[in-house]
Amino acid sequence: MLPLELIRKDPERVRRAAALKKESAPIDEILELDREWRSHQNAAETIKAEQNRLSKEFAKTRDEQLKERLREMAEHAKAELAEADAIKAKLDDLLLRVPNIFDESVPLGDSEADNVVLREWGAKPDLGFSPRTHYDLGEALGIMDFEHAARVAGSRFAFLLGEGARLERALVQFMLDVHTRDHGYTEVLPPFLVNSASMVGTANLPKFADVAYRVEGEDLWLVPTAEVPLTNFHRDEILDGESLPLKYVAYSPCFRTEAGAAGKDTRGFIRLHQFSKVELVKVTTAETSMEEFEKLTADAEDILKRLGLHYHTLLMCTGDMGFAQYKKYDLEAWCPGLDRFLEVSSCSVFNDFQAMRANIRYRPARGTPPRFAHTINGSGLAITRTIDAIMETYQRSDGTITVPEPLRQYMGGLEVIGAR
RNA sequence: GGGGAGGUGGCUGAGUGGCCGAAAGCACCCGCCUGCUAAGCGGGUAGGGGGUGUAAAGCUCCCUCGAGGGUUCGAAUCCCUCCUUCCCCGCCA
Repeated sequence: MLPLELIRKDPERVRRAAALKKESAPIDEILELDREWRSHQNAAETIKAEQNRLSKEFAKTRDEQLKERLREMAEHAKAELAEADAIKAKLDDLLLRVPNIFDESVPLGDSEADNVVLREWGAKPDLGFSPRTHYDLGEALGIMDFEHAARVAGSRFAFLLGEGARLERALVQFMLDVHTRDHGYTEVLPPFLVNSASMVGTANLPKFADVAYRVEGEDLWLVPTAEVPLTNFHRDEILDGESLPLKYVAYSPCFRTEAGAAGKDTRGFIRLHQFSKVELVKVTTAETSMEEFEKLTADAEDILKRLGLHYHTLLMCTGDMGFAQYKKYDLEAWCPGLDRFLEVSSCSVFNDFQAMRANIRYRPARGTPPRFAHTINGSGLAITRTIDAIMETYQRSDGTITVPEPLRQYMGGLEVIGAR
């Protein structure tokens, strides 16, 4: 969330940022509640101060009249405080619904049409034949199965079978190995269910409750991304400034209702209620966050390069970047069969927006007051869609698929999927 | 699931109704002392919020001893609920 001070001092800036992000922000209501809250808070504190003072006097005098007066004061203070607390609760809830501001370098725009292509790597492969889609290939090879998944779970689920399942496992291993060995991240296996406080910390709540799955009767949510457990790992902590940046990488399944995406990407292994992802998270300082953000994006891009997948990097515009992000890049991999780019990674820097919600702070040096950390995250990469890009890019005219070289060691030396 | 014991500052740990936001030790910081180091001596070191202040500093008040409620003039301390950690038993991958 944003500091109340910022909203008090520069409400226009916050209003403008929200408008450009196409989000609503109840600024006027917040300012009004802030005034009311401080007024009641002040009243309560004034009474309390007097009460504390007189209470000490009572301890000496044991004056019955004074005792009666103190009883009244206590009641009065309690009433004022209750009022203040009720207002503050409303205020806090509204604050959680105010979107983040954004970086100067973010282009202004309404939709994905206004995103900027920052760079492009590789080229569309010339296969020499008409490319097929991953689902076409996958079903023909018997490594991807949507029919049985629909029976077992419903639409937007899939089974991977045989070499398909093994390809997914290989990708997870490969990505985790590269990020830990070559990029310096610490591997984590997080809980796949998290509580509400964690969901609030990363800004998945309260605004996006409808896209996450909740366990009935419990304060638990299925993780929509490993970002939630990773970032919240340090919730309510004051970190040692020397230890920053902290770098974590985790594999997890991700669960999303895809509410609002009805009819979109219904075909194929693209937009599922459950998909696999390797996620990168950094916790760092205000001074280094933008630089660490660029590095994290490069770490994600490195995976695509090693796999030899043609991709481009988009700088997301204000209207397409999201509620919590301060700046965001999307990595999109080319899928020849689908004849389009697919988003395989989204890398974001949040400034202190998440850290304020999750109360993650650090002490820059001994004896200095704590400051809110900056958080960064990005997919490195979404496994599911990476499989699509690999299948479509490395398909051969007979419908088999060449295994990219770096993955072969994770697949027992297998060179071609579907070879007989 | 049943029974028992705990959750206090960066850490260890004392504190069972006011003198306690909190002893002591450790760690750390500043200073003194000292060929150097160590030891020793003196001082300092929790977080959040409100008010004041152009701001920093400072001053001042309020809150916080796992969380929330209650009793009381007054709660770290008494009562209730919840969370959580550890131990024993049962069950179980």
